[in-house]
Amino acid sequence: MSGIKETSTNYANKQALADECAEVYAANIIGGQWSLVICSWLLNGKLRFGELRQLLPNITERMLTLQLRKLEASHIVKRTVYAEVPPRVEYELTAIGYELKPIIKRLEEWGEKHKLMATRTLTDNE
Amino acid sequence: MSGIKETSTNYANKQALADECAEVYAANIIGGQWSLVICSWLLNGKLRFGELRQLLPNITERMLTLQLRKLEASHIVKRTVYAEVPPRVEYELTAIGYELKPIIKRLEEWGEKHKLMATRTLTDNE
DNA sequence: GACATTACTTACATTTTTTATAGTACCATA
DNA sequence: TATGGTACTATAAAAAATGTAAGTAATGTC
Repeated sequence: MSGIKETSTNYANKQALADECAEVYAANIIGGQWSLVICSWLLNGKLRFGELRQLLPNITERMLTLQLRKLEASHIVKRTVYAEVPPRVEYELTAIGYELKPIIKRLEEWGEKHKLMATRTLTDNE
Repeated sequence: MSGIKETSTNYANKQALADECAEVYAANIIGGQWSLVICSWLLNGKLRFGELRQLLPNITERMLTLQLRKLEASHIVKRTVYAEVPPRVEYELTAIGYELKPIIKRLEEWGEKHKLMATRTLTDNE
């Protein structure tokens, strides 16, 4: 869609890895600073652009747009535009997007556990 | 350890997100072009630096070092140096690192499924 | 006609990540 | 003295991701 250089080593490496490893392929799709949070919120149901922006206080409109477009291009998110003025656009997870739920949940559990461990380690050392 | 600017908006955003969302915290730890593949290989057992390099033909030594150091700093990987010449260094997953296994597996399954879907979609459209 | 609202877009700047290339230390062996 | 192997480090540059700031379109209401 824009800005990625198909002649770079980086591009070639990413392609090769994604071809070989489905987990890397998956990680590329949901990788990006805000993708996971966006998906997390959308697990609860449809949201409008402005609602997402409010839920993610520090995101810029540009970033939100970019991430949503990427998720849309990956068929994780479905975008519905209502022909109204002012415009209304709703975002919701697709079926395959919704199937990220257990992964996100497990990541969350693992993160919590790791965080606890890290805290404990720090405390031990001081 | 180096190269990250603690005054940037990006840094602040990452921190804030990781604080709130354990899944983002987790994603930050295993995010990075090669981290997941490295972990995948290490799920099968210890590997030496040179062995990893051979398994990841396109990685540069610098990148391999960086990713391993990052994983080590996050307590995902344990590094053991043997006082020999030429040097021998072994890498293996820690307990918490090993607990990534089900996540990686699920990511892999989801990736496979998504890949199939993407293929089918493309074929349908042509 | 000016203004408000929503979901963007555009141009540009900065930061972060990844790649490229050339070293280094160590010592055993030739 | 030179060579080889291993696991790195240093420095620079390219590429990718993210952030900043301003503007746009459409139209109903004041």
